[in-house]
Amino acid sequence: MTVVTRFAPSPTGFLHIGGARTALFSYLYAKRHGGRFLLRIEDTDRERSTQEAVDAIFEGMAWLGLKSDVEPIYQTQRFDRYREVIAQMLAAGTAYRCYCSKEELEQMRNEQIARKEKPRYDGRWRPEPGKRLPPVPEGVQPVVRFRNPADGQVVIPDLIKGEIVFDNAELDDLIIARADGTPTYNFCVVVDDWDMGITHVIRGDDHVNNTPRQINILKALGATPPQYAHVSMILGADGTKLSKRHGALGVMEYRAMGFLPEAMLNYLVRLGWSHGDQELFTRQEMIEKFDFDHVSASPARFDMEKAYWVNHQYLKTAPLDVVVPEFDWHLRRMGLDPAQGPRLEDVILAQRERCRTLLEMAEKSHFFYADLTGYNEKDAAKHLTADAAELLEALASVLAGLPAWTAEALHAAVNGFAESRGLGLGKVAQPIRVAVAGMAVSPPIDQTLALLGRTRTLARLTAAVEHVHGKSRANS
RNA sequence: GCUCCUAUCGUCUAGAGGCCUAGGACGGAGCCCUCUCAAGGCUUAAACCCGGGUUCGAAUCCCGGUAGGAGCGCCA
Repeated sequence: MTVVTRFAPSPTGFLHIGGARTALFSYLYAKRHGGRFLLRIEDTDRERSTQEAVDAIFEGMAWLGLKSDVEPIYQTQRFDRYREVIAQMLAAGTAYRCYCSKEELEQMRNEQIARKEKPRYDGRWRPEPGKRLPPVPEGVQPVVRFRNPADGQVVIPDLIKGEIVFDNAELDDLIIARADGTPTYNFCVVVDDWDMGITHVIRGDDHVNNTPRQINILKALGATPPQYAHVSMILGADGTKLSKRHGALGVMEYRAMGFLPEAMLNYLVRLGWSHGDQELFTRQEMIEKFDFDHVSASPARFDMEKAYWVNHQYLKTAPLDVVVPEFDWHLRRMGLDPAQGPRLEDVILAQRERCRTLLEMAEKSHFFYADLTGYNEKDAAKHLTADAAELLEALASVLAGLPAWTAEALHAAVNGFAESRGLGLGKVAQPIRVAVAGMAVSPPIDQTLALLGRTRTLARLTAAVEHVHGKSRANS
C-alpha cells in the first residue's frame, strides 16, 4: 500500500512554525516510504478564510521546498460530494435531523456546566427503537447529526502517543451539517481523507479529541480508518503557547530574519524528533532517517539560539548557489544594489564564518555596496585618533602605489607598513577598518580591502583623515 | 467540572530493565589561538517531578499524586 499523507491547514493566517513542522513530518514520512504528500486547504469557514492566507501558505511551503505531489485540494470545491455523503448517511440511519434551536442548545450547555458535567448534546432528536421523537417545530431548519455508537470503545492507534482509548459514552452526536446545509469540519475531514486515500493522518495533537469521532464516522461509512500521528505543539521560549501576540511568527518572518530554508527545516525536524546524537541532516538524510518511533510525545520549546546555530552551520557550508539568491534578496530588501559592489559569492565567502544569519551578513556587508553614512561613534572615538589619521594618510599613499590590488598584496603591504612603524597589526588594522567599514568589525583587513576595491578604499581612507582633522579643528 | 495527552541538564534531546559514575547538541563559564568580529581547539558547571510498588536490579515497567497542556461550538 502506498503511503499518502496530507497537510491540511485552514487559510486563516500565515504558515506558522508549528504548521510548518507538521507539514515537514508529513512530507518526510511520505517521501521516506515512496508515497505521496498532498496539500488540502480547509476553507469551509468562508468567514475567516482569505485568499491572502492561502497565498501566504503556498508561499511558505514553496520557500521551504515542501511540494505537494498533486494540485492542492480546496474543501469549498467539494460541497456536492459532502451533500451526497450526508444524504447517504441519512438514508442509512447513521445520521439524523435535529431540530434543536441554538438557544435550546445553549441552555442545555449552561445547565450541564452548572451541574459540573461535560457539556454535550443529550440526544433528544436521536431516533431509537420504540422512542417517540418530539413534534417537529414549525419553520425550523434542522441540522444533521452523526449517530455515534452509544457504547463500546474507540481505539486510536497513534504512531507517536501509542494507543489512545476513548469510551463512546463520552462522545455525543456531533453536527455534520449546519441548518443551512453546509458541512462541518469533522465531517469534511473524514470524507476528504477517505476520498483522497490518506493512509497516515499527521496533525497537531490538538486534534486528538476529534479523532474518535472521525473514526466512528469512517466506520459508519464502511471505510478503514487511517493510521494517526499526533504531533505535539511547539511552545514559545518561555514555555507558553505561541499566539499572535506572543511570538507566533510565519515562516516568511524567519526568512526576513535571515534564515536559510534548509536550516529552518533542519531545526524544525530536530524539534521533537531525533536520530541518536545527530544534529545536522541534509534533506535526503531526513527523508532516509525520519520515523515516528523517535518523535517525542511531549511539547517542545522553540529555542532561537539553537535555531541560529543551525542556520550558521548551513551558512558556513551550503553551496554558494543556494546562498547567493537569498543574500541578494536581503541586500535588495535593505535598499542596496548588489551590482554596486563586489561579487556576492566573494562577500559570502568572506562573511559567512562570522554571521549567524543572512540579515546579519547583509548588515555587516552594507559598506561594500553603499557609501558610508557615518562612523560608529564608539569605534571612531577609539580608533580614529590623531595618531591614526597620520597612519592612515601614510598608508593611503603606500596603497595607492600598489601594483596589484589583491588580498595577498594588501596583506604584505599592510603587514609591512605596521612592521616598519614598529606597531602590532592591530594598531593599524583597526583604524583602517573603521575608516573603510565605519565600524570595528569586518572580515580580515586584507580581504576587506580587496573586496572593497582600490578606489573606494583610498577615498575612505582620505575621508577618515579629513574627519579626524575636521574634528580637531572643531575642538580647538 | 469531565475526557484525553505529557513529564531526563536553562533549552532540544539520547536512553526499549543491568552497557548510566545518565551521553550529545545549543546556550553558559574558563583557557588557548588571534588584526576586529567570528570560527576553531581544549576544559568545565548543569537533569532522570514526587511517592509507592514489580524485580536480584528501574531514568526505563505498573499504580497513585503533583504540575503543565489540549479538547468539550451550527470554528477549524
